[in-house]
Amino acid sequence: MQKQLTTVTDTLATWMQAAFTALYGEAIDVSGVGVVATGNAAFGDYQCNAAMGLAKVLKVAPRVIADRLVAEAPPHEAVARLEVAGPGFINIFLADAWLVSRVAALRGDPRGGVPQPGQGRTVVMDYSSPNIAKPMHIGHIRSTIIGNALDRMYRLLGYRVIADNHIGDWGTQFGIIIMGYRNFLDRTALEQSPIEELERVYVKSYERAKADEGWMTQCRRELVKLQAGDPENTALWKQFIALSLGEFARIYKRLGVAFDLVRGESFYNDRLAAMIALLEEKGLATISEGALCVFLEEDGLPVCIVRKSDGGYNYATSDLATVFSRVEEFAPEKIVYVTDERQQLHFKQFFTISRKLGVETRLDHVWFGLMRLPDATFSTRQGNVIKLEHLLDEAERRAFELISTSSPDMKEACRREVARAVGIGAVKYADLSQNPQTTVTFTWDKALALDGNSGPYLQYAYARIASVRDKYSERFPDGDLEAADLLLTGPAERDLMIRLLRFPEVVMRAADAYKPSMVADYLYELAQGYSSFYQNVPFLKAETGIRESRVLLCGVIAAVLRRGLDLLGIETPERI
RNA sequence: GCCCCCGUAGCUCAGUGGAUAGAGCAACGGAUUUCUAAUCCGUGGGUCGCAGGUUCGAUCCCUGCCGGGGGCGCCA
Repeated sequence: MQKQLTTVTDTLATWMQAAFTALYGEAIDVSGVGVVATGNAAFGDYQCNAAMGLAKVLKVAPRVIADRLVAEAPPHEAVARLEVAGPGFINIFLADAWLVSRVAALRGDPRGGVPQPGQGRTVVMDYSSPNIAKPMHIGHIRSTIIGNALDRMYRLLGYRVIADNHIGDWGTQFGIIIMGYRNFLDRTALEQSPIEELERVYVKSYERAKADEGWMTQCRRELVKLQAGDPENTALWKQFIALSLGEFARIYKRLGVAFDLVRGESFYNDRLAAMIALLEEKGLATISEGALCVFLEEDGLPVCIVRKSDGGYNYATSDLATVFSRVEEFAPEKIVYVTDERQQLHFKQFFTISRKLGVETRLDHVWFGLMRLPDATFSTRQGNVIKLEHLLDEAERRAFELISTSSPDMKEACRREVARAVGIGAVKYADLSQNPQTTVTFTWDKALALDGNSGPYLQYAYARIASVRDKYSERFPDGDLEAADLLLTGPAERDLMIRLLRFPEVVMRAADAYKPSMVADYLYELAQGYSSFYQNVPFLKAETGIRESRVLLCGVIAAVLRRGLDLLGIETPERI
């Protein structure tokens, strides 16, 4: 069992390391010896490039090292043969029988062979984190979708994940909103679309505050009252939160996103004073221009304000308090924050201060590029926001249109359900298939692509596999897949088997690099391999034995596709 | 001024130390009496921003420059 939970690269790398050690002993450091998948089948399935690197240490030509290794390496059940090519590449050709046995072991494994190195380890993931009284627009989707994919990946790897939605429920904007609410509110609009109305009164109040000093002063006064626990303002604030959370919940449900914790920044309010005391006690904080500051020059960072000259606390203070709270409560191995690129400096500062305060927990900032529109920077002020719900509606509408033309016989309720999964899948995949760190230029056609390298392409591939399975039982009711053997009868199958065995290491590497796009890439290649296989190789019309084998292989591919798409939060309808 | 990202095919993007740099879209040509054509097969398309450097080997690492985006004391 344990053997099946080792990745192919681990298996081969361990073997190569042993072979190098047997030849050269202590003269070399073998820890860097690894193998990678080849880019070209002519060069084998995996390759080891260590001979070139060792040539310098050993003062021997790389070709000679490689030749010697190939001649003297002990046999391994996974390896059919080795070849030396070019300057000293060692090309590894996997043994068919071993491949087949490894893939056969995946039959019925809903985990796709992924091991659980995270057992007994805890990770806190802080993502999505929208602000109260503001609608979620397409700019919010990245943190939510990327964070949720990472969340799912770590869970599959066996980690205990605490997904925490760190809501922006505390800050200077509340004074402005309270004034807007008291003066400009339209009750009917609030009932129909609460967040839109709250945003409207916020914008109106904000504009007034910019032009009217007296108004601004009143806003600040309302904020101070709220912070002092004034019952009226507190009741309003609680109402804003309830309304916002209700709306967020609707969107999270559509997106299939669930949190373990939904704690606003306000949850940590009673720890802020203690945070400041600790900073002062450690001699890290100094007063400058009335504000309490932490100077980080020796760390090459600009100053960080932890308490404003008016006595209010900043984001950094709140985040510090949050770290202490999380460490106490969950004792995580690491805390991961998923936010946009603009917050890089903030996280560098607050991570540095955390370390100075003795926090040993690993803190990682996963940042992603901003979402922008083709013609303009994304901006609430310019009013060119696209509401997240609008995007999801449009995605489902387009998917429904497509399904209705391609599958007119399907019942409408079915088409709606499939359109929902496909539309949301398209939106998620469009984001997740891209390197998180690149700036996204939003276009409807790209975000909602239903063909080519898209979520629906993968879902379509899955649905066709499901169909093969059903057609098989229909046409061959006496067939016994359970008892059938998996065979390797052609290059397309071999290619698919090798790809299938790569899934566990792709998941591990993607989780480690915080890049769901690596999983997306992998799944797309797997689906492409399958689509080509499907189109060019007969399954149900193949002779008995081969037929069962191919249907079995389809089953394994389906399981990995399903598992992988689930990691991206994308559903897999059985019919499309 | 300083710091962080990005620059790859007409467009949108993968690839981040290995062999001949890949997809999708767009263009063009094929495939459906057949397991779902949202598919498949093929063709054309590149000084990997520019210039140096490190290396057996650089799109990938280092330095400089050009172009774009973001950030830099009381927002979060």
